[in-house]
Amino acid sequence: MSARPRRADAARNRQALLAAARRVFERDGFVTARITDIADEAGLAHGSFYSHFRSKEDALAAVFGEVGEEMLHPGPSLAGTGQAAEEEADSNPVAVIHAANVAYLQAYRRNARLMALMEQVATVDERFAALRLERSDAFLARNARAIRRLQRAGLADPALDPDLASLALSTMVSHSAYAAFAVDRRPVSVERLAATLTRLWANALGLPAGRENGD
Amino acid sequence: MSARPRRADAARNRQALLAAARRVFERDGFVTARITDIADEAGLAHGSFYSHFRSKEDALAAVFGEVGEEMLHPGPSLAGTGQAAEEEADSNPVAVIHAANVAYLQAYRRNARLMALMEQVATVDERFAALRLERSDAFLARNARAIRRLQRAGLADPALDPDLASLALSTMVSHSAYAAFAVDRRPVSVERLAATLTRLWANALGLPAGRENGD
Amino acid sequence: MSARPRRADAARNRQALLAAARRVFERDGFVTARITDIADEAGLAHGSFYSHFRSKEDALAAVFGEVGEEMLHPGPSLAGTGQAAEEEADSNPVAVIHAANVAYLQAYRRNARLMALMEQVATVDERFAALRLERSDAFLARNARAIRRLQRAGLADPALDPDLASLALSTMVSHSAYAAFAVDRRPVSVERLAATLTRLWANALGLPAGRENGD
Amino acid sequence: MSARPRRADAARNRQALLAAARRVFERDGFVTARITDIADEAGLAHGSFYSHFRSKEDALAAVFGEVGEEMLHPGPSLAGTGQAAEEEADSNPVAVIHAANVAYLQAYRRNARLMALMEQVATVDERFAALRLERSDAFLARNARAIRRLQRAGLADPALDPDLASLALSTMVSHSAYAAFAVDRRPVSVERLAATLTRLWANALGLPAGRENGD
DNA sequence: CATGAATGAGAGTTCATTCAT
DNA sequence: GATGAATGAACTCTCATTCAT
Repeated sequence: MSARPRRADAARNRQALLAAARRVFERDGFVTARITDIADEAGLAHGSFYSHFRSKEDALAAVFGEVGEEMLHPGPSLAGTGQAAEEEADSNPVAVIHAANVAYLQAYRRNARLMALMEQVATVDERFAALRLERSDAFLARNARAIRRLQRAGLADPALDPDLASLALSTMVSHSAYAAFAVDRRPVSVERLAATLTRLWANALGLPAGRENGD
Repeated sequence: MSARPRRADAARNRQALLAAARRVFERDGFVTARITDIADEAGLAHGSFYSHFRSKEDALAAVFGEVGEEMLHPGPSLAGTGQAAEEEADSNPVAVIHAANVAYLQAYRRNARLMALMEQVATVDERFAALRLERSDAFLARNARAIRRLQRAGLADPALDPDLASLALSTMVSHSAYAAFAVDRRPVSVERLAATLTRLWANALGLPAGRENGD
Repeated sequence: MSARPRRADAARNRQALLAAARRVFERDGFVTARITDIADEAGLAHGSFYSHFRSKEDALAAVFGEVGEEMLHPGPSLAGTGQAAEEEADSNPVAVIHAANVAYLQAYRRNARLMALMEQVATVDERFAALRLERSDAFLARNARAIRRLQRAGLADPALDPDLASLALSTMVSHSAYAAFAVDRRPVSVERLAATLTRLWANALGLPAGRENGD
Repeated sequence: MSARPRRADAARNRQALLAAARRVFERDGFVTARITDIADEAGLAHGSFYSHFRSKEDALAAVFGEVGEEMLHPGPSLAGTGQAAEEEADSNPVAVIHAANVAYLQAYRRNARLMALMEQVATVDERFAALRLERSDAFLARNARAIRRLQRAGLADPALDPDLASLALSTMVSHSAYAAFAVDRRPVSVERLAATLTRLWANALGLPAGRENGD
């Protein structure tokens, strides 16, 4: 009943909807966001939304999926995977931590509102709550292993409970990022925040370089 | 039609609604919660809700108001107010931190779901976003002052940015509490968590007792 | 937001909705009928429909419920319940059949479109299919018992299968009524139709009076 | 993009759609059936449906058209057409009735769900209501003529109204078939049902052979 | 002819809020 | 103050139909 292109580029429209969905979700939050607004923003009829997504939840999952692994961590990864990464982490832990913090904060800044959205939506939808929990558990376990190894190597304060320390420190980074970037209004430089977090982390674990060599 | 209470129970009904509102908000989240459910839970007709509250937001504000100051912190208060408190904090900072952590975690556990609710609702409603920001700013500033004083006293790592350290460490405690108590499924003891957090905090600031004397 | 009576008479409104629902269902059929039309017809906002009925199905069930037992038979009841009724049926079966037919046709005429609706809706909704089947099974069994008794008394053609005869004859009456009254356009008098049906039934069963004494 | 059939298979596709339409209509009913499902079932894109049918109604009409005359009767034909048929009917009416019943029931069993569909759709769409009425009127008139002739020949009960008897008896057969084959759950043998119906019919009309010679 | 993305009217349903009793 | 029926805006989702490719 109108004269817009029909076939045009279906993939382009899907992309447009995805981008629009992200914008609207970030702006309005999940519950408040309306399908109509997403379609409008993409320049499509609202019925067309359903040509590409089964539901609002589905669209949000697609948005999260696009951002990918990078963003669903509860904090920076203290240790990569593989033998080489572990050796690197042992020989120069502070540098590894710092690199991880910088990478994490940069990614967070790009996706800050999306991260907040995940928090919000996990409260409301079981599916996302489960997703978040699953990823964050795996992640915290990895950091806990790294801390345990540093303790065994005599590099980290042996009095710390590795699991709780992992939780606390990972959380420190991620929620500082949240406070700084998602609640905005506080324009903090990534560098200064990373430097502080790295030093706090190193100090907290009692890593040798922590005192002499900040960042 | 029947003998029903008139004036006397108005206050009682308000209390019942308030308690019901808290229960329902905690259970269902703000957006999902329905006025009807709150009224039902209070044993009143849903029209009566509006005799006591102007709107759903209003009821939530009242719930938050009831919990009061204790719960709107972004973390434990490193320093109380007043001269005596400051001296105490300087002479035995780790003990002060530990006491603050324990108090905070206990309070958090009582109000965990409410705290999460604040996060959620701040995303959706400007009014609560502002409230939270205001309180948390004041709070972080206080902790930043405490850190600065410890640095001047030669007790804390001078390389740390006091404001960012305040943010990061306060956040570490509060969000650990959130992960532990609100996301539940992780039944952590307050004592062990407090011990870990205190040690991390002491280490992170480089407080002298941190290394030798855990908690 | 308007100035209509609020409390007025809730029961009256429920009645109004029920009557409107019946009218709209009869006019438009179940699937085509719109909640809005029902509410409009009742002079209420469409939201008010849900103050009284949970769903469209629920409203239809209420309509059927109001009509009650009388109308959900697949045909006239050859035998009432109780000893006296059975004796009466044996001593003067044709008179009993005739009375049943007249009663049934009169009731059918009042509810003809509703009966057709039941047919229609049973195709679409399991719940109503089950309801109809249940009632009709019980009913056919009763008539089959009556036929069997007449056969044992030497009054009815012993060559007939009582169950199939019950099905066929009951069906004959009910569907004749349907054709005559629901498909309308054929203004048949209840009396003449009843006379014909009774005679056919009596003849079909081979009841003695069948040949001599029509109605 | 790929090598696809062009012209040759147009007719094949139409057939596929027709068969699919019948299957889907029988399974889901007219109102519930979706164009998409029909196309899917035919292995075509749903847009292609409109290359062959103007609308859903149109497709249903085509389905009915395919089944043809055989199935749109309201009951078995007591008398064929032509002089020879009429004589046969007069000399051995019970045999004719029985043959008609058997033929009808067999055809009905093949098309049971379609017959039910006609009932359903006649409620919803004027066009089909008219079609059904037209065919059924012609048919009932034919049976009424046959009954009248039997009466004049002194073979059938003269007290019966031929038109109403035609309606009632035709209806008895067709609706018994409906109850037995379309509402299913009652696996009745065609033979036993036909025998019962023939005997009832013969008895009802008072045909001489009716009492002595069942089937 | 086949395709299937785009369209958009329209349905059922929910729920915060009002207000007559 | 308490009640709860009435309201109606708003939302998500469906699906017959169109039409560019």
